[in-house]
Amino acid sequence: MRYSKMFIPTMKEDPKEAEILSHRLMLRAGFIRKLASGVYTWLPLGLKSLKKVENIIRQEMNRKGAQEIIMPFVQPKELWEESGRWEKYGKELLRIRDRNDRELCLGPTHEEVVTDLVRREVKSYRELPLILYQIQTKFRDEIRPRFGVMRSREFSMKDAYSFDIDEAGAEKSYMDMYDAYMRIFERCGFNFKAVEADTGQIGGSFSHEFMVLADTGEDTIISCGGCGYAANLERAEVGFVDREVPHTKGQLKDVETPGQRTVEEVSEFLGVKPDKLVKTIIYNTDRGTMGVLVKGDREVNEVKLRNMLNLDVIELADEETIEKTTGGPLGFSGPIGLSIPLYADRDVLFMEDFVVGGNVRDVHTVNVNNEDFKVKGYYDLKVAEPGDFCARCGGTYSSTRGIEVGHIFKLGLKYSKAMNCTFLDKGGKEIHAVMGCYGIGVGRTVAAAIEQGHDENGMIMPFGIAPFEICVLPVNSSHAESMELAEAVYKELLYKGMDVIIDDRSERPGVKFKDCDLIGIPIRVTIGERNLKDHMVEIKLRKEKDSQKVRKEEVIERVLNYANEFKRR
RNA sequence: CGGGAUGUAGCUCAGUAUGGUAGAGCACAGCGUUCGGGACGCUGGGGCCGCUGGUUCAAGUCCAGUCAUCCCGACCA
Repeated sequence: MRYSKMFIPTMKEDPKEAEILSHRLMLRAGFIRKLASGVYTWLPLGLKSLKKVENIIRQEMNRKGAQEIIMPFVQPKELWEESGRWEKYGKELLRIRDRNDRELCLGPTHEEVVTDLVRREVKSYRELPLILYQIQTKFRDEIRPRFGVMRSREFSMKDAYSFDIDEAGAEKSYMDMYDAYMRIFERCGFNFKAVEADTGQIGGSFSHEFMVLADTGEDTIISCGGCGYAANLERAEVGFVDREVPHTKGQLKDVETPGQRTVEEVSEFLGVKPDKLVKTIIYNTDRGTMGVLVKGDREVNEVKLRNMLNLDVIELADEETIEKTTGGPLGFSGPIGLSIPLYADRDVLFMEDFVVGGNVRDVHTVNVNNEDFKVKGYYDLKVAEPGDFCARCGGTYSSTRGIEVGHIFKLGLKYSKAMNCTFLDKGGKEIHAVMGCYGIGVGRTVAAAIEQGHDENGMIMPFGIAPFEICVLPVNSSHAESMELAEAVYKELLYKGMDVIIDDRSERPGVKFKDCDLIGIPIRVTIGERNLKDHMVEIKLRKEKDSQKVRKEEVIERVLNYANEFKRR
């Protein structure tokens, strides 16, 4: 490709709208342009990267026997009613009407459509297992789109769906996809981690998220240095050390705490550390009002609570409910004498002489012990933090930030039952297919690569997904000898199958260098008058600071060597 | 949906307190000088001052409404 012919609108200044680095750089380097909030055009350069990611995905999916299809972007309401998600999905699902007033939606995901397809076409166990995938545009009407293509409303996603005859088959499919994902993200050049994740509203029994490690990531990953266990923050189990349960020491006593509602206020007022307090959090759920006890300096993990009690709805109780159930106002709730079910985090079991709310305005109770109230049980109910004990090996947790680029779920029978997707087994019995679903955000993957690879001059794209692999850069395009050699090198590299661009513009050198760095092309071949006098040209790797001179006869070989080295990794 | 902010040239922004002919830098076009890390000079093109209504002799500026965008929060395959 010739730079002079390609549509690459780069920008010198940072666009105001862009908050994080990848977004800024993608705008500046002419990868994307915004059309509306959360809706982007991919320009030639960005599209090249996007396609490279897509192709890596295709190759690895195909390698596992998955087959590519394309399903409709517009989907009828009826299917979504069958699965029950027309009601449940909420405002993220963009609903539209056609001219006949039929209700439709823009597909945010394709479980319904693919399940419908398979139930129509697959009749026998002989046709399974089956994994179908597509790379296609999705629309989710996000509450708050941000970070460019990292969290947009319209976005490209690879989604795959597996259908198996039984649990064992489904697990095999899941593991196949897991392997494929590992290979995909390795080939993208990522520093990433597969972490255990909550299955969320999509349900199902287990799930992994593939997280690209980056400080700007929206997700928190908890991981154990000891055994390698890693999980999404909302999922991470917290271990504990079994200690002797202490016995009552101090004298239970109410104290005046006028106006002191928060943990900080109370602990300061009474002169005790927050970890000597126990918070009583009141929740409204689909199974009634309940209370959760947690140490003062920790937070309740609502996902754990929901999973443990198998709840659908959990929300913090309003003040009215709190006063009705505890007798006291918000900020003064405590477990003593409450009639609602109470669940406590395990931390509480090992505490003694702690402080709780008095269930009366401006009163807290001190020297409280576990004998003073009744709970349904002690469970792991808090949000994990660095420094906590690992639930698997007792090691110590640390936390990092990550960008979720892939997510795999074992769905089980959720959709096949709801939509009656069945086939006949060996014995002629009708049974439901066991399903899995597997997503990768393609655009987000490109953004994540930039988030992970950049410096003050611009992107440092991994070789496998950079828009070009090599840039041939003649310093002075009006110098005939330079141009001649540049053209020759360019054509030879093309012939060798490399993805190469020649910067044939009559721009000043500085402009060319800056653009080349901004775009993040991994290998640059600089051809200038000065070095040419000594029959030398320059090779510079984007990720390295210094360039090296090589004899012009050797340049092709040297470049190909670098390319091979990049590919091998 | 709650809180905060911003809409003026393609981009970054000034001008708005005190109403009086629309500005700068970058980008763009022409000419000249430059030419190994985003050059310089001269000339030029480019504006529904987000939109609608109001106040006024006069509105980018004041008032009301509305739309859009961004940030924080709640939410999230």
